[in-house]
Amino acid sequence: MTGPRVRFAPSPTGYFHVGSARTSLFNYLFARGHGGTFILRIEDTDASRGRQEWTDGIISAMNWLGLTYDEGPTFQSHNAPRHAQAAEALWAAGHLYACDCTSEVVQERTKGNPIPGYDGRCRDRQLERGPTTALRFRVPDEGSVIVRDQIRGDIEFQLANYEDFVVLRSNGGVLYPLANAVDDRDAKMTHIIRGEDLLPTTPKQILMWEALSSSPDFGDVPVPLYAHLPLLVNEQRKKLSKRKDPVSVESYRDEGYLPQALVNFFSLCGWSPREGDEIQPIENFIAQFELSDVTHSPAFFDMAKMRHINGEYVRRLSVEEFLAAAQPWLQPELSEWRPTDYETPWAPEDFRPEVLDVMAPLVQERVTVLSEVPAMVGFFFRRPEMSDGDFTKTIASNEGAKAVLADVIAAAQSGTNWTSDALHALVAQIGENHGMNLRKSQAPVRLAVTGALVGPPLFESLEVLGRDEVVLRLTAALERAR
RNA sequence: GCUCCUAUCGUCUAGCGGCCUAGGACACCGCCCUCUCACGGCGGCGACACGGGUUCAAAUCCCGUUAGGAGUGCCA
Repeated sequence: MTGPRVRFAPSPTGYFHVGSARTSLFNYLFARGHGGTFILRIEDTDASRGRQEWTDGIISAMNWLGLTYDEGPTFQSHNAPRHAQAAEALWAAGHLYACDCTSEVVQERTKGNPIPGYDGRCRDRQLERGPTTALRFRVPDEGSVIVRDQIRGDIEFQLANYEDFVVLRSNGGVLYPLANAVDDRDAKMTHIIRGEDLLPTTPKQILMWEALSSSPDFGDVPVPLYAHLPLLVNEQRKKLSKRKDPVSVESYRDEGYLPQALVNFFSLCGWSPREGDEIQPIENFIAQFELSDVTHSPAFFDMAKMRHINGEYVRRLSVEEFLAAAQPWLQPELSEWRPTDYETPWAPEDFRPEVLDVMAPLVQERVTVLSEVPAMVGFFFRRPEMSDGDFTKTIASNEGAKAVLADVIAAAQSGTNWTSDALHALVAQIGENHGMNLRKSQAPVRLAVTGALVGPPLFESLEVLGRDEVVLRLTAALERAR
């Protein structure tokens, strides 16, 4: 394979963040559209933070979204010996020096300094390496590093603004800038596509990348091209926050978002197709995706738009696909996964799948996320509870409404045709008899039978629910009104 | 503070010197369709942050200002 090599390198610090999903997706789009290789690498060097379940979560969320990778997952922690070797090579070449300043001490000492960060105290102290010394990278005092960013163009950073950063902890643990550079080099990455928040640390990685090039154990690997994606921000224009914003992909799955819809929406976070509609199959996006078309400015994570796109995808499903997608909310006990903390609003044994034969298409065009399905069909499997407010306003205080109910009950009991068309005509006629148009006359029937003033089409619902049950519910409502 | 990034309708964006009295989408508002709610259709509202240049011509190029944001850990 001679195409580009890219990777998605999340650190397992929690659930799968939508920002990570977007980064992962853009790597995927780029690789798939350019005959490249997409690699998943788990950056778990900070052992105190990583957890197996978080890693599993990332992998299963990527599978769910359909972001398939070609190599991996590899684990950064498994490369510890290689990282140590890199540190040795850098040490041997004089790029590193030992430092016994703890971060607290450095902070205290440099508090009023015009240039923040480490002040280079140990640079020339020739300290021995020991259990209390970290290894710092000797950043040149002059010169600059140019980051070749495929989205923003070349960006020049003056080295004078960079402190001598730590590369190896005093406890021997390797730090991100080194581990990252080593792994990317060894994996021959050609493009690094990641969030804009990493842009300021890029010069450090380039510095190490180049420093390693003179070591025979590492060899001369060309510095990759970069692409720093615009941040995803909330309505306050701040980077999406784990604490304040709903950012987990899993939570959107629980709400009933379709993976294809999410992928489509994420694609639009910082990029838009040159050709055609905003809503297109991912194959079209793969064919069109270019890093140079990625936007420079932060993208608002617009959940209203995300909902719209999901509704669009829901409606484009075939009825069979829709039912399959909605199964976790309809019959969670039969599904391979169920939304977390979800229970059907009806007793599972009361569920009747045949109701959906008629109702599914009618429900499908009325929901935007799948979690709205149960509320829309709940009255088929459970007697409705209507609010006092609705009941009083629509039935109890309305003589015409009560008359309509009584007449519908009478007609039902005298054997009127029980088809949606016949019921439609019946309620219209009864309403007319009492001086009400259908808009008015259907309301009490709807409320009495479904428990709500809005819902799927009424007459189909009556037909499916059946004559006896409808009479029962209408009678109950009428008696409650007396 | 310092470094870097960014700046077109409320939001996401198209625009890469003349096709722009700035196009599309979401949201919002109206009308139509209609048994409710949706869907769908039609229409409306609504933007080039500001100031200098360059040019015959700038939303588009350059500089500055302002405003946002990110980074500034022995986190990633």
